[in-house]
Amino acid sequence: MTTVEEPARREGRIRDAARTKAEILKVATEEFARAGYTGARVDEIAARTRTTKRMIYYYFGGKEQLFTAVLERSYAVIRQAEGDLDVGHLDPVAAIRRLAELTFDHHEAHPDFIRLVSIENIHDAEHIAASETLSSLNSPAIDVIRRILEAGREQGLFTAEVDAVDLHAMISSFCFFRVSNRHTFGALFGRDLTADDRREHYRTMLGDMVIAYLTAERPAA
Amino acid sequence: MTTVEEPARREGRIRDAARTKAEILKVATEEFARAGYTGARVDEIAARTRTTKRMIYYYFGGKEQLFTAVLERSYAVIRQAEGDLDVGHLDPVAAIRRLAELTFDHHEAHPDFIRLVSIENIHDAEHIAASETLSSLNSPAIDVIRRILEAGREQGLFTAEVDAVDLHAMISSFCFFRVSNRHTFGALFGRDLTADDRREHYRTMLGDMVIAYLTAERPAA
DNA sequence: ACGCTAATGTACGAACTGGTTCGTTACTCA
DNA sequence: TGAGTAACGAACCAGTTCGTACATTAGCGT
Repeated sequence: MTTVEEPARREGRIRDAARTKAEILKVATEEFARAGYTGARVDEIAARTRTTKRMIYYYFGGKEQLFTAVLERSYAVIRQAEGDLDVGHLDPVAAIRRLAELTFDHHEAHPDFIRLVSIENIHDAEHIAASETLSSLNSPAIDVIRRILEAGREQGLFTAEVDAVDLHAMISSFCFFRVSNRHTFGALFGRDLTADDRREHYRTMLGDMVIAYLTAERPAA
Repeated sequence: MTTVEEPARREGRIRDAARTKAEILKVATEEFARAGYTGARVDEIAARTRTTKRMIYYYFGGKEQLFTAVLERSYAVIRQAEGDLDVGHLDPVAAIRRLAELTFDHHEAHPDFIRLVSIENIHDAEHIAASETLSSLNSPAIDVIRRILEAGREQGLFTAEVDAVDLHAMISSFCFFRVSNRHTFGALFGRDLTADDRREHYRTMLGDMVIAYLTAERPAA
């Protein structure tokens, strides 16, 4: 049966550490996101790779370290996107809106990342805490927000007393929840927060919300 | 050894279905919240109860149904709180703020509930979908919000074009994220979103955000 | 008093799961 | 060119885990 195809198996390089490692990471990301940390099966990850379980332990050491590696790679992607963002030429209001939209779009485009973060929170972020890569360097988004906030206050546009980290939390909460809780929210309230024809609505809603908060008229303290 | 204590074991009723059932539910809630659905161990739940694993299967049928029962009970609690809320005597702005604070406080007070919902989302809300209790009747909060929104618009206070379900999503997202993602957020940005001395700050921030959004001046459409 | 059933406890097992052991092969570089 | 090493595969193992078969008893109704 399969003996006939054996020669065909030799397509591409048979030995390619980088490729094998990358493929394990990709499949592991899907499997962890699908079933949770405990629910994910090392055997299942191996089976969906063109290599074996042995290689997972060879390259990563174990399930725990594999999950950490998956997290590190996922966070690297969003940091890359945030780092690429250039809002220097925009006025503060437009800049905040642009940043909010970038966050919105990234959450929209990476539901697996959202699930991984949810899973990591269930486990009290112990993998992130143990990872030097993740716990040390912080998000570029914070610096961007900080600069925009300063400019907005100098120009008298922003009145809210809020710092960059808290504003980031506000923006993230909306984007994250919309994706992370879409299943329970949909089941309970009959509304799909991630429906295609509502995406623009929520994107606008987020921007309106943040700008309204930052620019609201406030009684003198 | 233990033979001496055997008579003492007879304190309280030995046969009490309601009590046994309730105790299983309570311990199961903790265990599922702690370790996730797959990570939770039926043996562990049984061990922390004053009964045995046999009873879990006797009363609930299995791990899956037990988890569903845990979810149903948890949602019943928040619906109770929402149903008890009376904002009829408040003006729309104060009423929204009051509702937001109730949501905020409930999330703050029930971190286990948040974890269970996160876990249920990892599993695509399949338990909620299968539960008639949960998928049928909807939250009282939506009705409350709807009435407040109507009043606020009639009085010309609210300008935002938003319906009750989306506003509920906005409020929930902030409250939920603050608790659900506190571990990853804390590890990555060095800020504890649930620190005691910041609670009032975030409570106010939520109210300000929602009111600012609802009352913002908007260019004529 | 007593029988009947709901309620409970014990022990066990089949299937699974993370991790390892042992052996093989492709590639490289002296 | 051939020896050394990185990369790889198959089979295996020990510890778990959900679920159940079987035995037992408390307590209610009559």
